[in-house]
Amino acid sequence: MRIYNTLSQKKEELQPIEAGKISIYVCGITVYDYCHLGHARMLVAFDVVVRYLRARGFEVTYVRNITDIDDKILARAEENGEAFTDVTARYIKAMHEDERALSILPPDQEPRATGHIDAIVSMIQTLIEKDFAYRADNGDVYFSVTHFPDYGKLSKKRLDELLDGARIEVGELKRDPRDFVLWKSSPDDGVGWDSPWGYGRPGWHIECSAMSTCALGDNFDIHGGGSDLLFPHHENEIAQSEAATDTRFANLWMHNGPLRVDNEKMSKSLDNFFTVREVLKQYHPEVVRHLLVASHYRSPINYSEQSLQQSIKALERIYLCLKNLDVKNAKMLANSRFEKAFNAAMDDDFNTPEAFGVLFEMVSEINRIRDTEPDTANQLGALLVRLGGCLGLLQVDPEEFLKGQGDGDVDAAEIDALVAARDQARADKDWDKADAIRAQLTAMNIVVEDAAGGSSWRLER
RNA sequence: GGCUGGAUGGCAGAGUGGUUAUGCAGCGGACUGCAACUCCGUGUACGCCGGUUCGAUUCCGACUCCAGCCUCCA
Repeated sequence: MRIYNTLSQKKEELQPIEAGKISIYVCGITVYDYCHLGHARMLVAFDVVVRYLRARGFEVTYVRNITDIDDKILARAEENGEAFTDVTARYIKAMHEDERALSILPPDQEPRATGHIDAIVSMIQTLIEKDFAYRADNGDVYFSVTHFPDYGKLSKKRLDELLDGARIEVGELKRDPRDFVLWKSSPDDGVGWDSPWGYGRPGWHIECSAMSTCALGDNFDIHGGGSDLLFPHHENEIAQSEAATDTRFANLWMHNGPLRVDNEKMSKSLDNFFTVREVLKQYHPEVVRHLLVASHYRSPINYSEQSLQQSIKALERIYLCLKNLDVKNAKMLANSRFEKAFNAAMDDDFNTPEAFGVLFEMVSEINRIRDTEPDTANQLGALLVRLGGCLGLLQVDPEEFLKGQGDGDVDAAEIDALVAARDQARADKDWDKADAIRAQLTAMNIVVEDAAGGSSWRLER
């Protein structure tokens, strides 16, 4: 297994701290709105990492946090005139719904910032004691960036260069403009917790340092997140954790690429985002997943109707192949060259596009031999479904995929009746009638396919 | 401006110092009452300019353009 490590900027052989076990911490979502496709991209990217590592026999502990205290959450609560905990509860529930819809496996642990205030306070305390942090006059606590010599090692930034762009705060609470906040003082009537430095709430970066350490210890295998978190968030996490523990933090840093719209990053701040639930109203979840997995996890993906259409076509090809197989009763193939090729692709930094290439080669092979070697075809089909499962795909019944989601947008009984009527007309060699019925079905977005054993139909998406 | 990554056929998207994925679309053929599905055949693409090399899309250097981060952001 080779994984590209952002820290060293090269692919590295995965060497678990504990043999056969992998611990992963991924920065999750700040819950103040519905998840958009950019969030889905991150969730799916690491879902694939976890699924594949498990498929390869690793015992994975997957931790993904929830940031449930933050300025934006408080602003949203203020806006709505509700408690911030109501805001977070609502969007956490929505996030879980979106995850289930996209077949994103739940993490083993899902720590929340508000549940780790003690750990956060104690880590800040340690940092102050070790002279990596200081309390400002108003009760804020800041991290002294210049006291941590390795600062910038992840994002390849140099402290003197950071100074150029750094803004000087008007109040001048920081000793150095590059310092970042660990603890923010809050007004007495605001949201906050008591601390040695006064009433307040944690800064964003320290939350992840504290939560990851609580869940996985000072040193763990993989830390992941979106590439937009590389600086300052992950850089600051390293500074805090390594300063506090004197131990190497994460061994490997993985960053997924952005999702773009019209060549710009999809984000809340640019207001160009599509929510997961919005997109799932129009597209089957596996179509959305395919779009997200068909490109390498580090590359940007451009979102468009056209790319979704291409994902539909790709999945249709596989499901049309699977439809004609008896996969359930097939014996699982061992040592297939396809499985080896699939694993080789995935072993190389989770090269999902190349892995897909293998899946499609299997489809071609199955279609070629189905009539002459049905047993082998069925076995390959079973393998195809199993390998697809590593990507979280090919897990629905082919009929279900091809005929729609069964959410009432097509009346299956009515279509079955029309198809049967057409079959009768064909048996009577009444081609005009048969074609008229097909035209009627086409108008309903239905494609009919004649086969030896009778006609079948599918939804034209 | 600094840092990081990228530029591949009509589109999407891997990869490789010489054998040049994969999906969609296209073209020719088979199958079909006609289609659809499927199969067979078919397209020699790698931003620009130099260099290294017997040979570079792949390695090195310059250039142009694009994106991300440098401020909250998956």
